[in-house]
Amino acid sequence: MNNRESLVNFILSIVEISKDDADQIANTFHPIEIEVKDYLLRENEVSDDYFYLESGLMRTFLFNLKGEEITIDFFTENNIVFEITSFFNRVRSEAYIQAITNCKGFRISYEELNRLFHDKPAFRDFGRAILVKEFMASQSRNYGMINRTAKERYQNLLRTKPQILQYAPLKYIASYLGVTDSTLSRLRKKM
Amino acid sequence: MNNRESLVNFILSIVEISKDDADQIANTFHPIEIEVKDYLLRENEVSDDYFYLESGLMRTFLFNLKGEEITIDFFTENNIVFEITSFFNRVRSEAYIQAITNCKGFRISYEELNRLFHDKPAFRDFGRAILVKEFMASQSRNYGMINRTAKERYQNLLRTKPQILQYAPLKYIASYLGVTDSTLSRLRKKM
DNA sequence: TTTAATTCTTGCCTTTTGTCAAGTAGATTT
DNA sequence: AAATCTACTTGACAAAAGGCAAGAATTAAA
Repeated sequence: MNNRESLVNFILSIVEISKDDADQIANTFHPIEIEVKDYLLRENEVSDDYFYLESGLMRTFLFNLKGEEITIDFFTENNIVFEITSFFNRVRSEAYIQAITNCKGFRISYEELNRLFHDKPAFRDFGRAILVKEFMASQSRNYGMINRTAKERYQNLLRTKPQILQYAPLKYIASYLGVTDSTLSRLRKKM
Repeated sequence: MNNRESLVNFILSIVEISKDDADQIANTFHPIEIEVKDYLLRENEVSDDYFYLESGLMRTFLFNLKGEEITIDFFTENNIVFEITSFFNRVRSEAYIQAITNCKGFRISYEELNRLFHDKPAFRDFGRAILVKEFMASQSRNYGMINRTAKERYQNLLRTKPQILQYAPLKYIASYLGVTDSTLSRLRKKM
């Protein structure tokens, strides 16, 4: 069963607000489950999910110019999952969001999120903090792509998201790290 | 002279609000100028500038583990310049923000920004839109690092920010693209 | 259980990029 | 004008990664 308390605790870990406020915010969310390989979002859809992932693993991916599937990001439990561009700008998504394992959590729609922004000042801070948090993650990923070798990037992933290596097939990980399957396979052997 | 009208127009281009609101928001900003090679932010400082760059070029950079200077991002005119982590989380910056040419524009502090958030709902949308915009840029940069060769990344920069290639020395550009000076020099020759 | 499909590994060779070092060309300083 | 920096280029070689194809290994389907 979905457990709303984990969402409350997540909110409290992000912003300093009262338990009461956090409860009210959490109560606006709706429980959902996503089965392995199912999608939270598909290409060309306008995302309408701001999703707290309580448990499970997900990824975003898209197809590059050569038609190859590129994994853009992995999500682990206790994080907000959403496609920022499509969700906030109300435009068609270029990316997919897919469950790597069975997932459960809580979602709200764009409209509900904005209502919450309006009604609960505490949620504004939360929303901003999430944006900032994800932005930082994206920046640090950029930095890693420039300053670390493929091997170091792999080791970093191993350190920060070991669950991913357990459940995601090599090709997801390889494209995420920006190398070919062969290269990743060889890197693994050397370790 | 700094021209506040360009800031007003910038705001109006980001969110759909009244000219009046945009004027009021713009009037909260303070004009500043930064001379070539001067800094808007230095390592270990807590950023307190949310800066609209009216004209000029800037860059952020930091030092990697080997002590090499790595350019993280370039900013061109008519954009908001800020170090998101330090500014929003009130923590010491790891990065520098430096003027590549003489720059002018308008800034507000963290406190002023929050007051504006509180007083002007229209500014909340603006703030969020800027975050989303920068986030998108960061993501698309990530994508480029994975899916494009150094040569393609160079050509992309040439297309999107030609001013940079005019004023930034090769080493800034090379580290931004994630290649060595030699490699970039060779790439240029082949084009 | 056999077949088929997918995932992963590995060899061979090519391309890309890096490292180091030397050298040229400008710009700046003295 | 000479000396000093800094930016940029280039050569020779090394390392990293890619492309392609064949073959295990694993999983799913018939």
